[in-house]
Amino acid sequence: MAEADRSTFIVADDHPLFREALIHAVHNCVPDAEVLEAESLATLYDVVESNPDADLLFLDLNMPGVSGFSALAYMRNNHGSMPTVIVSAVDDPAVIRRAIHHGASGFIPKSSPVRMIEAAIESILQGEVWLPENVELSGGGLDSEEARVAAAMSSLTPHQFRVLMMLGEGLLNKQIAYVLGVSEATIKAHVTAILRKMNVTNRTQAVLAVQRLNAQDAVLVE
Amino acid sequence: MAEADRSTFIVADDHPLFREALIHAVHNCVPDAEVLEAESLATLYDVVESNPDADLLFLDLNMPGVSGFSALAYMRNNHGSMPTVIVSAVDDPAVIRRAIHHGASGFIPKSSPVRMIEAAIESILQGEVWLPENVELSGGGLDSEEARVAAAMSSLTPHQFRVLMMLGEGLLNKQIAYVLGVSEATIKAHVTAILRKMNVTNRTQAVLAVQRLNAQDAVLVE
DNA sequence: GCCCTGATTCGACTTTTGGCTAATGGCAAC
DNA sequence: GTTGCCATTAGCCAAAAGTCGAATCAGGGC
Repeated sequence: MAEADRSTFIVADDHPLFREALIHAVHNCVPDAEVLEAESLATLYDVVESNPDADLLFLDLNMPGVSGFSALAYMRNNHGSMPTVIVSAVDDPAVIRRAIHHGASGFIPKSSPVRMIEAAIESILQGEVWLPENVELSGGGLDSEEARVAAAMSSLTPHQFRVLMMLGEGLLNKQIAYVLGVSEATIKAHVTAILRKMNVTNRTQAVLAVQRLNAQDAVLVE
Repeated sequence: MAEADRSTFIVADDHPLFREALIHAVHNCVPDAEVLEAESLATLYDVVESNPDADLLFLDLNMPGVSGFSALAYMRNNHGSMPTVIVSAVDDPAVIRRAIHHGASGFIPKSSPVRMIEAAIESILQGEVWLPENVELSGGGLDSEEARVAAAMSSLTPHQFRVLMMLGEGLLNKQIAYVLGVSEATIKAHVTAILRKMNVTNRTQAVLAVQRLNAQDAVLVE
């Protein structure tokens, strides 16, 4: 579907108005750009999978289905070549730093003025990493525990990742099986694989690990 | 154990240095005060239970065993007459507001200068609610969902609360039984009661509800 | 083509969970 | 004392969770 001669952008954000604003900014930078939208994690999967060659993904850090860095870890693993910019209402420097360490190509606070967003797009399209003013990537990398969890999540297959996200909503295997249209036995197999890769012994622990990864405060991370 | 003629204070914080500083401040305000310490949730249970008439509890919002407002909800329920001051490195006004709405008698940022901490202690001992400068309790109360979860947790018995906290560490019923020195059947009975009170259908959902209550960022709360 | 790897799928089996009943003892309020 | 509520436990049962082994399928390398 993705045409080779047109730039393709994907905007993943659950807020329609902000999506629109972002699309507008993109068109100002690249007039003939094709812009696809995703308002949830589920649609993001589809859009990304059917457009694996998109030039840039704008990803809200706080979408229904995943909060935080889980979706970023997913993109990093399954579509590592697609640059991903985090767009977020949060502007805590620690969060920004973690986003970059998790592989984001940039970070755009939702409070940014339009022309700054456009400048960010230009910059990132040239392969640079864009950060808000006054933010520096000082200090070392991620917390070792956080890096471990992120690495584990990156090793998950797409199906396993989707199952893990649904575990994080407190769904039963049976419910997940129904949503994904497969048998419960299949989901159990996925769960077992997830537990092994994440080095935990039950689903509750897996969910907790994801929650810690996604936390955007100093408390659970620390 | 608590003597009627001496003021008793409890300092619950996992950071020894800060505990010491706090104790020092207390002694400056009330020279003959008896000050008890707790460095974890487990010891806090014991200290509070054996000193139910303490005059004031200093509670770190981020202790090993519980992060966030769970411990506050516990105190509110089981020792409602004991004033509890939240002490925290976080100074987000939203967090402060939520702490007060969850029944705290005050909020002391860890960054406060000593004399301000002493002023806070004086003020709270007089029955007033103490807040950092520049913070107002504007607007309404808690998010309805958050209030619902807090109310549910407040309805838990002490044992049920401890079991819930251990569920939040991903432990099996068998493991919880071993730690608490009771049979697994007892834990199952507690878990069933917890699920009913919290209006969820399985332990993972119960854990998620606690996580949302404890979250100190805008993401999970929103 | 053929082989190999890994993802996905699934059924059979074991363990853990959770609901229900029932019985015991302690403790506090009425 | 009686009436609750809580904590404790057992036993039973159904459902859910988790493990194992195996079949199928797709893609890449030879």
